[in-house]
Amino acid sequence: MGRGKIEIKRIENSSNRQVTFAKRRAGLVKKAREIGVLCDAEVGVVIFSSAGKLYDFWTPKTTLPRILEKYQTNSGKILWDEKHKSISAEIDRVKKENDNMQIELRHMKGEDVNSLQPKELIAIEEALTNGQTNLRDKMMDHWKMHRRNEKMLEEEHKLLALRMTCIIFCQLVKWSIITPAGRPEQRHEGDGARVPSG
Amino acid sequence: MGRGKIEIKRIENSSNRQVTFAKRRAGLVKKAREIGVLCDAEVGVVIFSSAGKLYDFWTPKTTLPRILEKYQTNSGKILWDEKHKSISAEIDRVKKENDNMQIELRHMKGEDVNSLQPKELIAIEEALTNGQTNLRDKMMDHWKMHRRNEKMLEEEHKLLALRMTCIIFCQLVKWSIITPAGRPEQRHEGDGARVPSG
DNA sequence: AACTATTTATAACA
DNA sequence: TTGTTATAAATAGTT
Repeated sequence: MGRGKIEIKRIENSSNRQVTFAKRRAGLVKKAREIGVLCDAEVGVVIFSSAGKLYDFWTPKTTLPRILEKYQTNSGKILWDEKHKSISAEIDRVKKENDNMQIELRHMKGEDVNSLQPKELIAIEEALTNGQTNLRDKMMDHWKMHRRNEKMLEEEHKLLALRMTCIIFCQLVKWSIITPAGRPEQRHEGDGARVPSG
Repeated sequence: MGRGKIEIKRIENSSNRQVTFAKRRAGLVKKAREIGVLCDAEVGVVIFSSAGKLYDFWTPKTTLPRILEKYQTNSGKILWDEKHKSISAEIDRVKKENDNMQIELRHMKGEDVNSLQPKELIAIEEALTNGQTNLRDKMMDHWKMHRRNEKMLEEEHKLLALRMTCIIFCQLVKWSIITPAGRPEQRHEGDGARVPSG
């Protein structure tokens, strides 16, 4: 379609080639736009000149990511794989870290420990004890700093001591290391010991 | 270019639209191939029919990933953004979860608790106590199941009781609730109390 | 950048 | 559908 017929092969004359490129590029984009409108299609055209310059056209509302998304699901080609892999690896890593911490947390709450070995149980118990010791120290510091009222501090101490005593007492009874006064050592499973009232 | 001029707007007649789509699609691809050959350009055309079917054309040696790579570097548009966003969001979510657990774990180890409010401190302390109680119960169950030797069990109990007694004693001394025998109550900051030897 | 002779694409028709 | 053809549109070579 022009003054003469041309063979479809590389145009050797550089300036001719550039002119033809510009004309045909415009034509191609126009056709792409038209088929998009006429036939209600989504169209994308990407053109790189031999100099490496980019020209593109997308039917309205068509973002490249959207077309690629469709392209992927339609063509089955796995475009994203490369990028995806590294990102997925990071997710997996973080998730694994997550799981481990979750397990550790559950262990520290005394859950899911049935399958653990005695050594592991002891380690956890020690961690808890350390935590408690540290925490109680810090709590003390905290209170010391923020409450100057010595009397109140004294009372808190006593309350804590009382609470602790109760906890210890219960524990010792539970473990049958001591028995509540007047009660013979006769425990059954699930038979929770109680601090004697009064 | 046909028997009559047409307006560029959606062809309402469905079968006409389909025919036009097929013809123009072929034309578009032909033109794309031609500009590719004539002008030594890299060209890609992606077309989705209104029914969602994919048709595409790429100049030889042009893989889609290659064009995308070029597209990305040339246009500066962040192609991966869409995909990226959702994945990044998941990473963020998991990382945040991670951080929270890490904080909780550190708290349960008595670390980084200086900035916490008394209420929070108490909550953590309770969690620790619960964990310890649960854990010790489970440990007891464990041992009961796996060690039939009552004597050994007894010894373990005694060891545990001894250990606990030490812990408690230290704690009580630290908190100045009791004082080691023969030592007046006179503590300074950081002056760790010790269980009297022997 | 315009022009225009010609080729090419395609709308309507068969 | 698929093929044909009159006509519109694109464009090669020219100015």
